[in-house]
Amino acid sequence: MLVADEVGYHPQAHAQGLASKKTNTITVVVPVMSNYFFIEVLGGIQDKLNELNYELAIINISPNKDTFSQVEHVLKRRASEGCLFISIHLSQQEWQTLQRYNIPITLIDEYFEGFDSVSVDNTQGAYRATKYLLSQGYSRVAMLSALETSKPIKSRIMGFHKAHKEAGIPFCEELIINGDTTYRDGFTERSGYEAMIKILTVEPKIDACFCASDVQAIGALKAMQDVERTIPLIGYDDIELAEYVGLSTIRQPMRDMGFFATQNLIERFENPKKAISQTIYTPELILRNSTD
Amino acid sequence: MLVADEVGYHPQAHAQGLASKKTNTITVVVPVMSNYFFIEVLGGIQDKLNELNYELAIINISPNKDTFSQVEHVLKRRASEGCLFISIHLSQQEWQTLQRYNIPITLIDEYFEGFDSVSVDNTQGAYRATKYLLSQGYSRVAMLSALETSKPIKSRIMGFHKAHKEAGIPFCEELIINGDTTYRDGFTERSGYEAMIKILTVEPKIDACFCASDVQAIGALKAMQDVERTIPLIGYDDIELAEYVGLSTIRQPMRDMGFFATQNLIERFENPKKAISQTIYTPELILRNSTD
DNA sequence: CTGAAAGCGCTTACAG
DNA sequence: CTGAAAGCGCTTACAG
Repeated sequence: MLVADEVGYHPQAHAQGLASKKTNTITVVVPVMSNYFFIEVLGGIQDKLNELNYELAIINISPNKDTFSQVEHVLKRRASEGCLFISIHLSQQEWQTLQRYNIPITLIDEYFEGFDSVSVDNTQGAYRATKYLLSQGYSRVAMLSALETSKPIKSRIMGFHKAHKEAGIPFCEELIINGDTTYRDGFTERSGYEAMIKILTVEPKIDACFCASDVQAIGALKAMQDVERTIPLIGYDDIELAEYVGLSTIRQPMRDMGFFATQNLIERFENPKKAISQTIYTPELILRNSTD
Repeated sequence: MLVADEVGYHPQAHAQGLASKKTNTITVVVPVMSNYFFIEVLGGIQDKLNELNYELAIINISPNKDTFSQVEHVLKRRASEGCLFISIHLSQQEWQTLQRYNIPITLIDEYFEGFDSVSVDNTQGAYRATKYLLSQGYSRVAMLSALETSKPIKSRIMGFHKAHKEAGIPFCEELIINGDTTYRDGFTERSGYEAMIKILTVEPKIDACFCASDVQAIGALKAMQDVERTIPLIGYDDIELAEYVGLSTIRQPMRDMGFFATQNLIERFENPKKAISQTIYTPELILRNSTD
């Protein structure tokens, strides 16, 4: 290998792959690419991969076609040693089907007992944010939600409920508000902006807000400025910018998740019989200006 | 192919690749992944690729090893039909060497006459921003720079100079200021924050500022708040968030660039003898709150 | 038009 | 320990 490099000879990837039955490639499967969560997780994956000698393939699942069949296609092609699935949500049954391919897989932001997984407790995150707001004396706390069929959103709504129930504060469905939910499942600045405008004008009785993502929260911040009314606001993710715009938020250790998931996958390559591990991070409440 | 899909048979990628000498894969080569410019460009690439039937491989050039040899390695492996190089800067000579591999390549954010390229006029962008500030009557305009060996930075510094010369305003080197330049070449919120603190404290005679990126500008905005002194500020990129934090900036059509570069590459697959095209976008000045 | 054979560029197990 | 042969799973050019 070293000599080859100097002389100028280089094995062709496909020939090598076919003959050796090793590809030296890890495939990352992801629903949408330009998304902060994905970017940060990917950063962590890269951090780990740079130490090793694997190549990275990224497969972007198209929203127009069936997710399961696209995912299955990736496994069938057998172009990589193993896969990292980021925010891919399938049914119990579908995951079971994928197990048959016998390819090492680590799930990120999803849970299934048959694969290694790394996730964050979404219910807990929303619970903490909501509880904090409620404990500060705000009784009409809105949740600025996103696509409701999204698994993390479902969990976060549960956490939102839980905090209300625990505090003994009555709660009505109208407190959960969506912006435009078509583009990027609603995890956009625009979606947050629009929803906050609604909250502040149509629904003026609200006195604090929990957002399903930091980008939405940043849109919401702008809305508050434009309408000239400010209410306490907590985001979700803790993207790098959050600190600089003074956004209180729920931190997900995205980079660590990517790093750890990759390490986990590599370990499975080396020891296929290793016990399956489920890692669940607990999100942390970060208080900054937006809740002052 | 269609039938195969239904029946459950699937060709293995490597065998197919070896036999057909076609890989159906496009490789994107990039120096650093978690970077807004890259993410947006990648979004555009995906938009185009989703229409077609290509797979995407992403190669991350490690900053610890020699860029050229890593890039060359990609070509030698012949694992893809063609490459998109994002923000990879090589010498004239090195690009020439790569031509010999006879693999279609489109350059993004770089220029070399032997390959198709899509870039933005960095000198022009910096010139416009600086000129605007100068025209508003500010005579001590600082430039918040990043890694000086970076090619775009060099051009932007030139544009900064040009605007001064044209306005007949004397100019001293100390007006160009760096923050922490080690991590991500200085294109970070932290770097912008630190540099702005310097500007506002150590160097109090400055009355406006042009930033080399929006993320730096967002750091700078925070610094101004913390120090309680505000000066007009223009960023660079126009990332999605910029609109929502009211940041004036120079817009680079990042998504379009990715889309167009991909289209260009595909066209070259179909017609290898096509004349080489150099596309240079002109960046646009977007005025928002930060210059009011 | 159909089907069996050759060959893609490697690795690896095996004969010497 | 060395080197030539077989084989990885496909595609394609070619004989029938």
